[in-house]
Parts: sequence; structure tokens; C-alpha cells
Amino acid sequence: MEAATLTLQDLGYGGLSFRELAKDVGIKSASIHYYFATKGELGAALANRYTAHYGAVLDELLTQGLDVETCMARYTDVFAETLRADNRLCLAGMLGAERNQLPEEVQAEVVKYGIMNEQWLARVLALRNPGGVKENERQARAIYAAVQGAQLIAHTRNDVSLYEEIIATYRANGLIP
Amino acid sequence: MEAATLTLQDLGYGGLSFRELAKDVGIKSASIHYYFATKGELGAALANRYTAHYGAVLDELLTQGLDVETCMARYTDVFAETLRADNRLCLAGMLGAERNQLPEEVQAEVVKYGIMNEQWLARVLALRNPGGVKENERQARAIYAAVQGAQLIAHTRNDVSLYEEIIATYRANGLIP
DNA sequence: ACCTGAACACCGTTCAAGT
DNA sequence: ACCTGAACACCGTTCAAGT
Repeated sequence: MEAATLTLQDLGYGGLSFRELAKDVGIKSASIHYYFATKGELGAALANRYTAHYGAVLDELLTQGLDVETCMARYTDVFAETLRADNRLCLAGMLGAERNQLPEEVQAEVVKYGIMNEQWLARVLALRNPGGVKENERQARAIYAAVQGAQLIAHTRNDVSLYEEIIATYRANGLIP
Repeated sequence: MEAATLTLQDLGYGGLSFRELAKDVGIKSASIHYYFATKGELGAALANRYTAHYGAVLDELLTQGLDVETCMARYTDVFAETLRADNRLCLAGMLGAERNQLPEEVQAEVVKYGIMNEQWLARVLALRNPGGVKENERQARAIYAAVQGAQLIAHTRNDVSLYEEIIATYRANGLIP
């Protein structure tokens, strides 16, 4: 699962090959079909696992009682770390771009990751603005989109400093607290 | 070229097949190699053509003497139209995500598209803030990233209204004039 | 329960051969 | 100048066969 996730973040769904993955883990490609009948099933399982992992990481952050600014800084750091690991992209950013070529089951899992992120961001914004639920949801979605965009542009040019510059601009501008 | 571009925006570089493209235009796949020796050469030509096309469209906009707000509205409309055309993605957004699996010549052309966009946006911002060159460049890059992110999220969920909502939030927030 | 080799229709690429 | 069929090593998928 871990090897496949790293390949997805590097080369995308189309770049993930049963034969290469099998080599990575020391079995034959047909053996992977014993666990995952189709590539779609594997992709959906990988996206689901990815969401569960980062959902846990982010929830852990919220239990620490940090302020809004610190939570947001930790959040944007996660995406920077992904870029630093061999210029990888968030799994949901990569699969989101490939959306039109994905089986429905994979599409659905990718959407769930985005919603999880938006909900977490809205909860963080509520620390400072508990009354503005609708307002927080809109801002959360805008932040999520902007962070994905910043990572996409930095990934495209293989330059993490671009990500950091863009995030700093969002912060100076007030989009991200 | 047009058929291949539409496929790239729909299914990405990995989803573009010489055999399918050949069927689209009524020749055999080997014949395409007469014009483009490799898939990388074809991809680079397509990205270059895409940049030239939208570069001309945007420059045309600037000659009309519109104000900053109208230019920005027309700019974000271009990305909305792309989504409305069968949930397609900006070519540079799609190929940007696939960056790690692209031949270098294609990577380079994709970067050029982004730079063209940033330069145009900076010129528009200069209409209102002629003195702040560095400031305009930073904001231009942040706007480009944010627009790409908004399109990516709307594409992921196949819902143009999401794009419009996120762009409206950027506008209300002041990121986009 | 878990793994394998062999087959199928796909893919980009090459090349000799056509007009 | 432009196009083609056939071959090569790849791909996801299937399946009978192994342990």
C-alpha cells in the first residue's frame, strides 16, 4: 500500500503499474489481483487509506489546543513536506487532475479527501469565528483550493520555494489566517 | 492538434494514445510519427500551441482598455469555460500534475504557460498599481495558483458552480481585484 | 490462503515497404 | 511527402494450475 501510494503521488494513476508495483514488493503482478481484483479497487483503497491517515494527523493537531495561526501553519507545512519528498503531489491533487480517467469508486474516495480537508479547516476557522458557520465553510473551501493550487504550481516547476512564497502571499492577503 | 489537445485536457498525457488519436483523425498511428517522432515531441508542440493561443486571447483583452476588475473577470471566465466543455482542465494544470512522468521538453512548455499567465496578470495589476512591480508579480503568481486550484477542485467534483463559488470568495477576500 | 505462468487486447516506438 | 503493416516490449486483466 505504501509503495503504491508513493507511486501514485509521483506518477499518478496512469503511471501506477501492477508489474512495477509487484517488483517493488517482490511478488508477481497477478498476485496483486488476489488482494485487489481491479486497478480501480486498488486505487480506491489507496485513496481511502490516505484520507484516513491525514484525517488522523489533522485531528491530532486539533486536540493540542493550538491557535488558528499555528493550526494553519501546520496544515500548509504538510503540503510542503509532500513536495520535499521527491516533488510528490498530494494524492487528491494528482487523482483529482486525472479524474476523468478514474473509475467511479476512485473518484468518490478522492472527493472524500477534499471534504475531510474542508471540514477540518472550517473547524479551525471556528476557533476564531464560532458564529460564522457558512462563512467558515466558504473560506475553508477557498483555502483548500488555494493550497492545492500552490502545490500544483510548485510541483509543475519542481521548486518548493514557490509553494512557500505563494502561501506567504495568501497569508499576507488574509485568505489564510 | 485540436483533437489531441482536447484529449490531453480530458484524460491527460498518459491518457493520450497514438492509436486513438489516429482513429480520431482517420489515419494510422504510425503515420503520426511522421510528424512527431515521439510522444514527447507531440506533447511539447501541443503545450506550445496552447500557450500561443491563450497568450493571443489575453493580449487581445488588454488592448481593449478594460479596467482591472473586468480583465480579471474575463480571465477567470476562461477557466470556467474549460470546465463547462466536458469538465476539461487547463492543459497546464493537467500536465503540471503529471509533471514527474513528462519528458523534459514537455515540462518546459508547461512552465512557459504558467509564466505567460503570471506576466499577463501582473500587467493587469499594474493598471491599478503601476509602481509595485515586485508586489504585482507576487500577487499575480498567487492569483494564478489560486485559480488553478479552484479549477482543480471543481474538476475533481465535476461541478462548475464550485469553481465560481471559490473564485467569488477570492474576490470578496481581495486576492483577486 | 496465497502465488504463479501464460494468454489476451492494449500501449509507444521502429522500420521496411508502399504510393 | 505522406502513409501503412508488422514487429517489439510494455500495460491491465483473466484463469488454470500450483503450494
